[in-house]
Amino acid sequence: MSYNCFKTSSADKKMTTAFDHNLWSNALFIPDTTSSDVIKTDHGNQSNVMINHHGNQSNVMKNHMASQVDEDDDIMGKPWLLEGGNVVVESPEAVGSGCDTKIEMKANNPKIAFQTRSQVDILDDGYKWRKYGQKIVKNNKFARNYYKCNYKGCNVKKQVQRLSKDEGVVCTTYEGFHEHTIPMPP
DNA sequence: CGCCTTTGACCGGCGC
DNA sequence: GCGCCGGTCAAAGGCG
Repeated sequence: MSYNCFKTSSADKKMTTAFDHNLWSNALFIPDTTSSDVIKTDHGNQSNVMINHHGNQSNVMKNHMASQVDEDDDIMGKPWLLEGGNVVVESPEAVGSGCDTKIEMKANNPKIAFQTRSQVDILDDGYKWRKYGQKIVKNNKFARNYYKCNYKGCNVKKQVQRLSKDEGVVCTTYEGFHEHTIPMPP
């Protein structure tokens, strides 16, 4: 995979806030950050800022530096891991650069949304998805795609949409949590 | 043949 | 009540 995560400018934050309110109300938005936006977690590790739908910084997201997982080949290369109901996102760009970015979400908010700068719309997050809809939405020249998790009994959905404001950015919104492990590739 | 995507129809919420 | 809009359904078709 080749896409960039967690890079933006402060000007972009205005855009993402409006974007959140208009299109993904109640969604938690994970903005990209510049190096100056990096904050510290309780563990002293660097962390990306997370903004909720009120525009407030949330503390449910924590990053872990590569040193914690560098030696774990099973983790590296897998974009998504599920551990005890917590969603763990791993930045593929960070993997490539040797800096593993894991984001754990422990809030009970069922939706998270994040942007990635990507050439492709469909980002492989490890799960199998079935497309069930596509919609042209207002003020955006790209269609929004709707997917459901293919795992039996799993109700997790996601929406994928490329921004017309910035055609290089794909926004993915996940709704619900997987209560199963990532199906192993054949 | 089974699985998946495509795509128009349908439905519910919301604003006027 | 009506129309717009976003989300979902489901039939049809494609593909391996």
